[in-house]
Formats: sequence, C-alpha cells, structure tokens
Amino acid sequence: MLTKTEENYIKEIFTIETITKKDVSTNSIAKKLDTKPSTVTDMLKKLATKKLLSYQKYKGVKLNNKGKTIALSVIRKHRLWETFLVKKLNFSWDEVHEIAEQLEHIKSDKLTNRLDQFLGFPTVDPHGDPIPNANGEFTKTKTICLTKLTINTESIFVEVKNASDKFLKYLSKNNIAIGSKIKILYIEEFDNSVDILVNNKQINVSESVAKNIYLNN
Amino acid sequence: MLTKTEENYIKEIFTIETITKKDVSTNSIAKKLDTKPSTVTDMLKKLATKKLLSYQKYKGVKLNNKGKTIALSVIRKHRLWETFLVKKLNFSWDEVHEIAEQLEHIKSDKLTNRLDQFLGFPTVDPHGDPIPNANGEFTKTKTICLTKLTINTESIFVEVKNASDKFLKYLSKNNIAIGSKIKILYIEEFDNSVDILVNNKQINVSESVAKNIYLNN
DNA sequence: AATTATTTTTAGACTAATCTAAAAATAATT
DNA sequence: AATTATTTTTAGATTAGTCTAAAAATAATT
Ligand SMILES: [Mn+2]
Ligand SMILES: [Mn+2]
Ligand SMILES: [Mn+2]
Ligand SMILES: [Mn+2]
Repeated sequence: MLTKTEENYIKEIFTIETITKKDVSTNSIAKKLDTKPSTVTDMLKKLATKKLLSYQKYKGVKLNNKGKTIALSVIRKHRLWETFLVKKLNFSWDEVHEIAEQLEHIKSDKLTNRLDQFLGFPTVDPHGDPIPNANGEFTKTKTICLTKLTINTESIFVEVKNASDKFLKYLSKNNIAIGSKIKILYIEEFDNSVDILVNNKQINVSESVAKNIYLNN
Repeated sequence: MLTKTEENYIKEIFTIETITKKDVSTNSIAKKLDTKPSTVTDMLKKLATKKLLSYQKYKGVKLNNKGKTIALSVIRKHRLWETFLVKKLNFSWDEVHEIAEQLEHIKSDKLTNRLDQFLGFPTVDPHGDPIPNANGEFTKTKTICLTKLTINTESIFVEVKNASDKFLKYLSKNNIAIGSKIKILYIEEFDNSVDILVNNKQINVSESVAKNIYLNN
C-alpha cells in the first residue's frame, strides 16, 4: 500500500515522462512537487526498492509497468472526481483541481468504479483530459494547438493544457469553454498573438494563451 | 490545519465523551484508536497546546468548544459521505464505514455543503445516526432500546448502535432494516433473548443483538 | 583541455507519529 | 494503613518525509 506522498511522486513522474518522453530528472520532479532535490533523491531510492521504477544515480528515473499502472489509477480517480464535482455538484472547472488532489488518494476500487458508473463512464474530464478506464486504458484523440490551426478553419475546443485556476478563469471570462467553436483569423507576426472568432465575437489572445488551447483535428 | 491523525483523535474523544459524559481517559482513547497509551499521552499534550482540549496529567481530557466544532465537522462529513455512498452509489450499509473513514478528512467546506445539498440535506445517515448541519447542530430524536420496549407495542427501527459490518450483515440477512416495524412479543428470562415480530415474521434475537437496536419512542 | 556552472547525491538534522520499557501516580485490596 | 494492581507518564528509539549544507558527478564554456 502506497502513501499519499508516494502516489504523488509516481503520478508526477508519469506526467513528466508523458510530456518529455525521456528519463525523468531529479530536478524536474523537485520543481513540480515543490520540494528539494535531495528529498526527491531519497524518495526515488525508496520507489526503486519498491520496484515501481528504475533508478540509476545521476541518470534519472523511468517508471516500469507497475509504476505506470499506479499512476494511471491515481489519474483516473483525479479526473473522475473532477467530473463528479462539475457535473453533479455544480462546481466550475477552475475550482475542482485542488479538491481532486485530495480525493485522488481515496483507496477503494469499488468506490472508483461505482463513481465511474454513476457518471455514465465519462471519457474526458472537465478540462478535456482523457479518463483512463478500469483497466488503465484511454483513447487519446488527436488534437491540434490553436497556434497551429489553419487560418479561417473552424474547430472545436476540446482540451486545455495548464489547468491553473487563473487561466481557466480567464477563459471563462471570455466565454471560451470546452466545446466552443473557434476560428483563427490572423496571427500577429510581432508578438504571435492571435485574432480568433469565438461565439461570433472576435477577440485577440496572447501567444501564451493560444499555446494552451487544443482543438479537434 | 489539523492532520488526519489529530482529527481522528478529536473525533474519538468526542464520541467517548458523548457516551460516558465524563473526562476521557488515556486508556479509553488508546483502545478505540488501537494505539499505545504512551502515544495517546503525546498526542493529548499536542492537542492541548493547540487549544482544542483541556488536559491535566493523570486526570484525562475534555474537549473545549473549538475541539467540539472540529469533531462535529468530521462527523458531519463522515455521515454525509456514508449517505452519498448508499443513496447515490448503491453501496449497502455495511460497506460504507471504512470508505467514509477516508473521505471524512477531505478538506473543503464548499464540497461538504454542496454534497449536503446534493443529498437533499439529510438528517440521518444510513445507520440512523444524526447528521450535524453546517453549523454543527443536529436534533437528536429520543429513541428506545429494543430491550426496553413494552411487550406487544409496535415501533419503528430508527438507529443502530455498533455499526460493525458483521452486525449490519446479520440484520440484513434477517430483513431488519432502518424503517422496519418491530413488535416485541416475549423476553426469555433465561438468556434475555427476545422474540420479535418483524415483517409479519417471528424471530428470536439474542440480548446482544437487541441491545444495539433502537426504535422510535 | 581546463575551468566554470549546473545537477545530483550524501551527510546530518528536524518534526510527526509511533513503539517498548521503566518510572511515577492513582486506584483497589487486603 | 500498607500492599498490590492498574493507569498514566516519561525516556529513549524508530520510520516517513522533509530540510540545509557540503561533496561529487555531469554538462557547458571558455
Ligand atoms: Mn486536475
Ligand atoms: Mn483535469
Ligand atoms: Mn461510520
Ligand atoms: Mn454511520
């Protein structure tokens, strides 16, 4: 049985690994988990003896299958709870992450699966992130970043990277939500900001905003 | 912010205090929490410095208002989650306690209150225990133990003491549930077992069973 | 290739929660 | 009242998770 801390390390390593597709460095984990590298080293040694990942001094870590299974289980719970909070308890999408950080550590497969059923086996969470099923499988649909979208093509907003509450609130304020139809009109050469048409209204969003919006492809 | 462990101590002290109506002894806490008395002493000192209870060496402890408020908040969450599990996720009443032991430590007033609303502001949990409202208030209805019921009077089963899963399963097996109409027919002098009529069927239950069944008064 | 910068690990210390063993206080019996 | 039993506390040790400071390894620059 893993502790909450161990689960958080495994989950974070999985996420970094998925993005970078390389061995995960001590420092990158420390930054994400807001701890010191020395603390991370200690934990990596422990997780290695628990056979959840392979660790070589100075070379970073790589999750093995056991570690990946645990990561997917925690992510599954996180996203199911976020969905529950939004769909059943009427939370907004910028309020759910912190609470899900707690709920993702509740240990009961029966609870997780009943919750899944209660929600109608959702495939994506309120931020458009895929929800792994009971076997840890999920279909990751191909999405395209707003910055890469062809001019004048309309597409549907399906996923948000950087689910910080500040960013999510910004989107809500501008009536940009999962499911919104977005058309890109013009990319400003100077600062890479983008003119977009959303809900028949034209607005300009900065490059850093555009980079976090992903659409159907 | 209290740790899970601290919350469990506070909750247990509250429960013992409610039953015994006396200062709570170190040993009684140790037994209930399955720890050693020396461990309890350390924790009592800590909780005293945090001003949640008054502690005098060798004299036991008594929760103050701050401590009681915390206890009621944890109990509220525990019973709301049990209700959620039974009413919304179709768990049986003997499966929910362990999961609620985890969920009761989730920290978010908004979540607790939204859950309360989602459930329709229930006043009792699946075992007939009262659920404190957002202000920590609850109405404790007067109940009478099956052993004290007048012969041939019918009454409704409203609360179960000793919510161990074994006991709850025993009741379910005999079709005795919260809401069941029970009439007491005869008390056996020899072993204090009781003949009762439940759902038009006569059965005999032992004294230790009868002692844990409480009915409307 | 040598120097400098960055990353990672080691060493030693701290807090929270726990334990065992022994001492001290309180309660119960003779 | 003295003795015995029980309860509670103290003292010292352990594990998980964290930190700081220093050492070692690796990477980047001159
Ligand atoms: Mn999240
Ligand atoms: Mn999410
Ligand atoms: Mn319970
Ligand atoms: Mn209950």
